[in-house]
Amino acid sequence: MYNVSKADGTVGKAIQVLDQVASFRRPVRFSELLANSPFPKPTLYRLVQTLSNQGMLAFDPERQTYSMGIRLVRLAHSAWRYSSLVPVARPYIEELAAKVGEAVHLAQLDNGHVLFVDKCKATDHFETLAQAGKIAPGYCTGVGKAILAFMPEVEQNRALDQQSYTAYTPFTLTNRAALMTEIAQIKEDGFAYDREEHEQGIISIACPILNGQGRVVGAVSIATSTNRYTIKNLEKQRPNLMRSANLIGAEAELWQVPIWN
Amino acid sequence: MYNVSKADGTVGKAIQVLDQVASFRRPVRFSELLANSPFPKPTLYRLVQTLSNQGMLAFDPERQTYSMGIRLVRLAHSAWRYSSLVPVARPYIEELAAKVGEAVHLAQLDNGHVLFVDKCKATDHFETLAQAGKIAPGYCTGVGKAILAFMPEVEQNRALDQQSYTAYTPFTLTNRAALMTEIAQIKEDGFAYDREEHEQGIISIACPILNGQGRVVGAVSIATSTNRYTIKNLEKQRPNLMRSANLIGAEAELWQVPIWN
DNA sequence: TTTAAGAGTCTCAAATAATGAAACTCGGTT
DNA sequence: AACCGAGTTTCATTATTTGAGACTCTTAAA
Repeated sequence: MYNVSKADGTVGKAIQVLDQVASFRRPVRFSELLANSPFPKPTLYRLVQTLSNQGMLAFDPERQTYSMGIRLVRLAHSAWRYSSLVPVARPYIEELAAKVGEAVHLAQLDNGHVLFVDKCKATDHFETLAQAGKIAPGYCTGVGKAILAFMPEVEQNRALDQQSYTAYTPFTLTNRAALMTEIAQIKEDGFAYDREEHEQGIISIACPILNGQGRVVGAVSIATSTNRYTIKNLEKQRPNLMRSANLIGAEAELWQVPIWN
Repeated sequence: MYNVSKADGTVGKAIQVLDQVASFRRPVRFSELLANSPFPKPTLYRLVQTLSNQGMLAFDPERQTYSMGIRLVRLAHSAWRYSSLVPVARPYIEELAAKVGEAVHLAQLDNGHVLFVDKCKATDHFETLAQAGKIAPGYCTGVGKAILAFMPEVEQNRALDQQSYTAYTPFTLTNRAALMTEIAQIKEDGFAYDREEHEQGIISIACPILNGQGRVVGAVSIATSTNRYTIKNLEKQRPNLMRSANLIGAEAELWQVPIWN
């Protein structure tokens, strides 16, 4: 898990600017960035220029706006292709998706947030790509809670502090204490459930992926809608889900997948 | 198009290191990086540390290796989702893929390289995700040549200089002069063909995507194999392909898609 | 037409951070 | 026990970053 508070020199500041531009989710003007920036005008200006030169940002001279740059896509492809769980897990989650006929998610944790790195849905194939790289909160998703529950204590504490505990639905756990009780339960049980905590009508069952040393490296889940399943029915998928998680964990070991918390 | 030769300060150097790590396509040791690095040992060491702190690289303390970091995936998701042609082009390339029953690619140019930003294949859905972010050379792919042909002259010149002109197959155009002749033809015709120039047995027809000002913002192609199609047969798809490219170009205009060359 | 305001860009001396030769640590050899 | 090589740290030197402020240019108002 990386340290966002301490901005390591110029490089840290530059990355902070990238994050800021990303947060807008649209092309953004220099003055908009400046308005919410801790940096003085010329400093921000130079950062933004450097990043544009480097292709990490894209500047549209016509509209005078900055967007995220194409070079990031190229770099991230490398990360996704060679350093995530995806290459190892892909065959197993495809198999699982085909077997249960519901959406299967693969996630890893990034700085307290669940990062979806892959998704297979038996139907509706094309949604897939739009999901990789998406983030969701850790405290109210199945995969998030599964990972949190099995993290080493120190890191778990840090991650629990970073959650926002926003009530997305009436079922969301909205404070650290409630989440900790749930996490104790998950650790005992080996499975985590999302009982419409992030989105109304969406439930899931998730299982952590542990490597040979018992370190959690990610989680897999089966997600579905309350129209088709109840939590009770999802429980029947426990053996399938666990089997896939174990296979992925075993293979991750051999493949030297880096630990990405 | 960004400038890779001039390394803008520390930030430029840091990005250079990211590129270097990416080029290994596997976890890499510090000493391996050092061996091919223009930077002295302590400088490289600090860069790599900063990048790891920031989550742009992932350090595995057990094996003492660095891989690309998860934070890149998150940042790139933003680029891909909000700043590329993908959100605008997606419905059109899906429609086109369904209509012709062959793989449809969407590409943009990044520093002289073709960057595939999306791919739809009527069959074989799951390959999709693995392709986004992938790069290919500009001089020997349909989409690459289509984009190159319609670039403004100054940028075109720079891009033509950056090509490697490696002979991937016996059909590859292996020098600038040959490519320039072909490009003149493409500019006149409005379509580019890949006649097994990048991979034996794979051919494609590509069409540039132009925005309202006639600026090229990307290209779409239909790719297939010589087992199923000949170039002659592919030509019949020209109206379909052109229609999709025009629709994407028109909509890109409205959506303020940043120009990403 | 003139003035004002705002966004973006540039300057330069002061402050700070990056640099890299060299030295150090620490496993794992010979 | 001495050596070696990978990784890490030190510290005086050097080079870059910094940011208040000034400048430019476009657009808006008087």
